[in-house]
Amino acid sequence: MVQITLPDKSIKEFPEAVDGYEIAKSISPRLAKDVLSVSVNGEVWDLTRKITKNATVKLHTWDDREGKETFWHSSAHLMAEAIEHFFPGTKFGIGPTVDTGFYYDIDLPEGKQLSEKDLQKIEQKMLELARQKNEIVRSEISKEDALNMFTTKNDELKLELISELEDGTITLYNQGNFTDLCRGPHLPNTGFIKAIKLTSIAGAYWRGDEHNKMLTRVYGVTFPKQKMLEEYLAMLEEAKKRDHRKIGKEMELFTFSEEVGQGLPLWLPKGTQLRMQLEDFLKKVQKKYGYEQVMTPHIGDVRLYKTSGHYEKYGKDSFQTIKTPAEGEEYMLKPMNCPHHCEIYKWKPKSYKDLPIRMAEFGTVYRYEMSGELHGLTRVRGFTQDDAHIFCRPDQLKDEFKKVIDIIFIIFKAIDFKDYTAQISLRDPEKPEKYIGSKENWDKAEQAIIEACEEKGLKTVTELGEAAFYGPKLDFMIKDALGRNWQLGTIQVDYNLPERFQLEYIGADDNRHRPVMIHRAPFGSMERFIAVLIEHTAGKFPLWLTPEQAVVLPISEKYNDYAKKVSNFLNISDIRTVVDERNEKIGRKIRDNELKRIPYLLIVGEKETETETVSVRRQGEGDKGSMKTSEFADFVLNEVRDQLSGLYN
RNA sequence: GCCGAAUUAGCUCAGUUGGCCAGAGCACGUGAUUUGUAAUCUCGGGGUCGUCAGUUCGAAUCUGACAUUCGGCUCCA
Repeated sequence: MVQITLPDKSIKEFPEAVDGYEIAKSISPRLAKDVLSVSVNGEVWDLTRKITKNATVKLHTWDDREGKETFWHSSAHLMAEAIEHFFPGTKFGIGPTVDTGFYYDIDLPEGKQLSEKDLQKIEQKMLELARQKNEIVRSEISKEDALNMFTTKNDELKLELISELEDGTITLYNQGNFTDLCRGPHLPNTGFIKAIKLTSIAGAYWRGDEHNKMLTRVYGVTFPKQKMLEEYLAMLEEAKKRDHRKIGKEMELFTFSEEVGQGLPLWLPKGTQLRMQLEDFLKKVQKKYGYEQVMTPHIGDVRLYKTSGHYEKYGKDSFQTIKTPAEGEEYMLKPMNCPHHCEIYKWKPKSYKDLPIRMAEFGTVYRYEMSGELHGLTRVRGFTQDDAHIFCRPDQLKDEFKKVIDIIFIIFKAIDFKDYTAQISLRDPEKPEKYIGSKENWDKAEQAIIEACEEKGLKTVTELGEAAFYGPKLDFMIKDALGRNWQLGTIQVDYNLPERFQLEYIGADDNRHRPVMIHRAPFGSMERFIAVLIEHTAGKFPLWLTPEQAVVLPISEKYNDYAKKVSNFLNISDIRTVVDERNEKIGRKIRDNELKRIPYLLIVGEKETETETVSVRRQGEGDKGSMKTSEFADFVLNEVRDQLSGLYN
């Protein structure tokens, strides 16, 4: 008799050992069809592995992570089998799953190379093997047998893996003519895999270590239904269309120049307009929350970074110091703004009554990123943080933290980011030596963050061991229109820098005390944020942000004067407007300006000139009829005010 | 930085096994037209084919080095 406890706490009894599939079948035929793997007392098992003792069981389908992982793991094996078919003698490293799909690191036989063209061939073979519905069979073998087996295959990669395993825990999986060392679990047979796409080939070091051999990594993704693959490919296509590098070029927002250097973005006028709009907005919000703007230079004496500790930790891997010619003083391009801000804090003695001090700066910083790492605006060597440092008393920490969360919400609302998650990063309790500062301070800081999040009603996930060495933090991840996650804003508590810079304030008790610092950047960096904004909106920015809000389109050159009059009036009313004076037909002007993603197109001809009106077209919505120019201005200003309501109440 | 791929006009891309002055569309300039809700017509200018070497009678095309970009690896205060 075996008792199986299901997630809803109900208990099913079976007369003898039972496997996951049989349990699913006993619940519903539908589930039996969909089930992919099963967790037995928290460990994921093959569906066909017999459960001999009482256990708590959860069945996994495509809809949960474990189900997908099982599916993709078996897909990796299927790919390996197909590759071995075309390239006998290939050595196989590891073949794990990733967020979307899987990869396998392989070492092809001497002189062989895999190209993109081979992928289709391999996909075909995989489909052929999948259709054979080959059973995937698990077997346990001794370490010695495993070593012998892979010695025969001459696969030193697997031998290295086996040598690190404990005897008695080694399992093999076999399907068709292919056997692989694997912990599992796997699908019952290859027939579950219906749709296959091998996505790319890349080089990867064996076990991620650059001293090791470079292997060939083949990425792929598979699905239980052809339709799912089609949807996935359509999503990739859409992502390509929304790529911020492409849209940035089309909309003339930013560019790069080899002469200036890689990873150093140049902001074009329209991109600058967009960025200033964001900066002005945040400055207003910050002003409301009691921040003060400061400005600091782009370089700082190397001693500053020795004091902060950054030189010791990152000096070797950053841009090297700049020396003055006559005196030989050493300066660093600033990799962050906080040391400068600490010096501003110190310029005058502080009383407990002065705190909190909230010091904000759009500070441009320079970090050396390896050339292969650079990517559009999301990974650059020079970027501007919407940085601020809050110096406060320990008893003010929680309140200050909550206020920062408020600011981040105001921004998310203005930008229309609805889907976010917040991650609280705490210490790894096992490794106290990794962190600086007293246990009491850490306890208090972590508590403050957790409580602040609770009181603000944030949905959070908590990760142990993800804290910075100097303090715990809260990071905001947003999900964009295509469901991709991006890390944006961050709030970090810091006990380290106040210590290193010996920051103090005089307390009510007339003694010296140490303030706590909060680092925070709601956008993260302007560059990265704008990249995400572009991909989220596909370049159709909220009205308040977009560089050009309206374009006036005269029907013919005869009405250019009236068009300019309209445009001047709107510009004076704070609506960014230009005139399309080209000698083109109206259909052409509409088309071109729609494609430029201009929110409002204002058509003016004889009728409008006579009645002081404009004929309004909203981007993507077509003709909206005509109205007085002044009415249109009010209408637009209201729309902007609605979008920014968070700022005004 | 490492592995792989790419680089042709401002942009998007053609360019067959090395062989006449290297092509197209868009953009730009010009002339005509004076237009009513997603592409009017005419003519024209523009490229040392990423850079530098090499092979060859001859190189956008073959080889090498370098630069940049892309996809990964690694790293990320």
